[in-house]
Amino acid sequence: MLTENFLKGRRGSSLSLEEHAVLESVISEVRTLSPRSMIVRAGEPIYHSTLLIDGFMCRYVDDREGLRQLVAVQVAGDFVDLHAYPLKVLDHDVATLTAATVAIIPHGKLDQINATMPELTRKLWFSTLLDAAVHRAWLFRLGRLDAVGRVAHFLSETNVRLQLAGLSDGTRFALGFTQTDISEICGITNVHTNRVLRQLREEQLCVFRSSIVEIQDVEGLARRGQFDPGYLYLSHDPFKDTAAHQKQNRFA
Amino acid sequence: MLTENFLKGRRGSSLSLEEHAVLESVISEVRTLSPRSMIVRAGEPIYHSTLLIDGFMCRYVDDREGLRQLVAVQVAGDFVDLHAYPLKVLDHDVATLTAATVAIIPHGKLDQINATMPELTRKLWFSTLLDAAVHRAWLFRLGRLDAVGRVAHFLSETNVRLQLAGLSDGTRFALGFTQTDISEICGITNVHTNRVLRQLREEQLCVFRSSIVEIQDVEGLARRGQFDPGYLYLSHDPFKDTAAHQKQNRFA
DNA sequence: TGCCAATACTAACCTGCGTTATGATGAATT
DNA sequence: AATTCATCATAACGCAGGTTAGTATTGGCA
Repeated sequence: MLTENFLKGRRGSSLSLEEHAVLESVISEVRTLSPRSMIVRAGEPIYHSTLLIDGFMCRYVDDREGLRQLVAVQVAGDFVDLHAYPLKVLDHDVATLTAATVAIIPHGKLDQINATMPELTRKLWFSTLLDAAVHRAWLFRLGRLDAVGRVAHFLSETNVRLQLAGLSDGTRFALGFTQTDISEICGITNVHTNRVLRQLREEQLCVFRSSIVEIQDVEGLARRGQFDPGYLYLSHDPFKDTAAHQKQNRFA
Repeated sequence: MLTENFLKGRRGSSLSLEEHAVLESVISEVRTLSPRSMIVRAGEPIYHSTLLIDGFMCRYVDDREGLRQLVAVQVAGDFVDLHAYPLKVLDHDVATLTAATVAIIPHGKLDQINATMPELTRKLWFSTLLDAAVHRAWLFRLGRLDAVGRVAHFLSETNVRLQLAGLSDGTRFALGFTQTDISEICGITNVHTNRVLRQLREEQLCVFRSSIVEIQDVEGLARRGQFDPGYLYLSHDPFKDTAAHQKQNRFA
């Protein structure tokens, strides 16, 4: 089933069998994409959205000199650009990182769902807000963490998200990224990413080598990156309450 | 009219008179909030959302030591926590920065809109995706810009957003923030924010003093912060095509 | 009018990360 | 087997911004 991973394991919003069937029925086409190919360009109107079945995709903004900031990484089960349905035009580019398989859903079909299935519409809406919640976690990462923390946070997040899609066993997963990709996610240079990865290796937290991530100390890595999976809205918290959150409060 | 600024000036999604009337009709209460007060706490279920009528609010995530990263600033006309309607629980805190006036809309009423008014629902959805687009611009800001650029970008964005609400004349607006607020937005220390503001002053780009922002060189400030308002989905681009965007493309 | 707390401002010092450069490794192509 | 190109790795050096430690303003309130 092509839509099987969509919203899987997300608190209170997984799809009913009927909703899955409806989504399957509005898929107009399944495509295979080659690695490093651009799919959507910022500013161009689009009339369909893309459900990622397999592989990795990303969304990004380039600066004036062409230096890139990734604003999202999408994994199997993600509705990559569903937000293009209400927005009509995107504010960023979308591309594949690895080879990928995607299902195409025309916006006209989403109009039908919107007009006739309020509950499914609310779940689609929910899924775009999940992406926004991830954006916020990334803002925290870039704003408050040092380079080691940023990479630790990203790898911890990706581990959990891949677990949902059955692509990580909880400590080990394939991630076909270059060190430069990690740099563009974490807002650091590729030279420094290399230093950071060495440090994570030396601290026995995590090894990332030849496209395999192996986390030796899941909890230690999460601690180093101040990773708290609350923003992923999981049905089952993988950390339970290990990372007891003490927070000061400046406001009354 | 309480909802008059909601989605005002946003490309293709401003509300019809009838839709405005419906939104007005579902407001259960108007409240006045004191400055620096917390409104929603992360993780607690909420049953209504908040439309900001006047003042400034923010959304933020604190780190382990209580250091804060703002993930959004909301101005008059913003539906501060509409995303809580599909999400049910938030992944971050919400608070006022200044004194504020807000309109409360119960989620039960939004259920009715969702069930019976697909077009208005799509616009509400759109407005939450606008927030996500702003998140992405903030990611770009934190990931790719230096401190001066970050502050320049933030002030340029805020200028445009306040113009939409009629609270900036295009160069001058009231912003009741402390330098520490700016720091927590831009991911820098308050000491450095002070240095940055001095530099912006010395470079004749912008003066921020006693809660008034005066932009002396709107285009220069935008350039310094690589600010391109595309992500705000405006009906009328305030910069037209002054900032001609040359971008390299790494991908085919 | 004077007091107090919050905010603004500045300087001196230090460090994490950027920059530049150069080489090693490995995978694809001939 | 040789060539090429992308990726990984490491070292040397510099600087933007953090840290610490103060002083100066400001504004609210008694």
